[in-house]
Amino acid sequence: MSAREQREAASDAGLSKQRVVAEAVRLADREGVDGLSMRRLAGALGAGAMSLYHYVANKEELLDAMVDIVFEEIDLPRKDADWQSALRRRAISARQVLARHPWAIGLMESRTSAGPANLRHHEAVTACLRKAGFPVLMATHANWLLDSYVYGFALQETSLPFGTADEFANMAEADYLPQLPHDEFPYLNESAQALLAAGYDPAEEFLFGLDLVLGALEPLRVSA
Amino acid sequence: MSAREQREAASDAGLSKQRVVAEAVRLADREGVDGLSMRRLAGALGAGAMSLYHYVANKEELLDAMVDIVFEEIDLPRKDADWQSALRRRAISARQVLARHPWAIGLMESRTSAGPANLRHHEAVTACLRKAGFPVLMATHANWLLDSYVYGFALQETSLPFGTADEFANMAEADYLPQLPHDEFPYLNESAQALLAAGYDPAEEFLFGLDLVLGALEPLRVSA
DNA sequence: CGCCAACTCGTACGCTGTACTACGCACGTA
DNA sequence: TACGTGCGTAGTACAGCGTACGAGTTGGCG
Repeated sequence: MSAREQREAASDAGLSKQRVVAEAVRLADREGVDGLSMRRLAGALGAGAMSLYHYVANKEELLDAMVDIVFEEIDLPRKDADWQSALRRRAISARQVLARHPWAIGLMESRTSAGPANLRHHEAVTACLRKAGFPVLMATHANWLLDSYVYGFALQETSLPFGTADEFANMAEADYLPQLPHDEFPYLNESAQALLAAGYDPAEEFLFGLDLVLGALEPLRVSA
Repeated sequence: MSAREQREAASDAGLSKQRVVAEAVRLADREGVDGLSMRRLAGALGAGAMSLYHYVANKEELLDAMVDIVFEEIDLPRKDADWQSALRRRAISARQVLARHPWAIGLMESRTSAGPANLRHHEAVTACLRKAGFPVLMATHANWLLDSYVYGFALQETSLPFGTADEFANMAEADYLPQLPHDEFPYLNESAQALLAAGYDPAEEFLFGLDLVLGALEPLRVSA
């Protein structure tokens, strides 16, 4: 079999860093980040394990590239909207994307260098804040605050054993509540009951904090 | 060598789940979570690798226990203070602890069940909020918001390549600024310059968002 | 034609988590 | 005192990991 034929057989056309990273993301979505090994990834691409190393220097670089691809999926803030709508939209998009790729949030911890997509986002958000009238240092504060909230929320969300209100209802009654003795955890019981009655939706929960934060930032603008 | 003598030689006295997990935390702090293997941990304890499996069912359980030990280090909210001071104090403590054990934040992502220390914290914080006059569902919202901010901030902090203002100054001039072309990232350049001039301290940065969030929650209490 | 750069991959090494097994000591009982 | 019994310990083994090394094949260029 010729190298060209092998390349053709590689699932589609030929390998490339893009294809390698994209398939790695798909694999991590499907099997979790622990299920992502160079051999399995190569298998999914119809290639030998060592072939991957012509497109990524090592697994670390692969993980970096995966994280950056995820950042590319997040909507940039729109330039025509007012700052609150623009950043609100972006934050919602970020939460959705991070919920789609739960492994990404855990991967960020170990990576120290921001990828290009990450930089572009920071630039765009900072621009949005500055144009809205936030002083330089205040814009930095706002950036930290907003990103902290988004990432932290996504982190908590991935460590929930359920994703929707219905799943929560089933799980709460079956597993969660019984392991919380009323006398030791009265308040947790109270809120679990209340959540059960009210229905629980992560997306709504996210909006509460997001809007509260955006509203609290509003008066810190300097122009108008 | 007798089993008892072996136990004595195991660094100190005898193995126990506590000692195993504590040493694992120390090892992870020193070498990072990737440097933590059952063999290395056993070596640090003066034991054979397989001996550890009498105290933890598998590595997953070890990691769970490590995360919970970290939560134990975080100060519980004081019951005698007003709600803002109590939760402010707790949040500050949490950030410090998570900065001390950077691997913990990345570990939380994959763990679905909250450990006992985690539950105790949730209970105490919820109690604090309810006693301060937040309605049940509002207390849940506040809980999510505060935890999201703390975890998200810690997550961002661990992925910074520096820890103090001085390190930031050195690093910014040497590595960060040169790779940000002025024409592509004008706003990032602006804020990097401003941060450089103003000095940068993660602890202060954390307080800004924390106080903003606490202040925004204040009017949502129902009694007074 | 010869040559080279790009690309692919088989093999091998040292590491990982852990299943299985066997061994030795302390202890309750006779 | 003698003897099971059971618990704590660890040696060995296995499948799988990331990846260094080097050999193989190819298409394109002088």
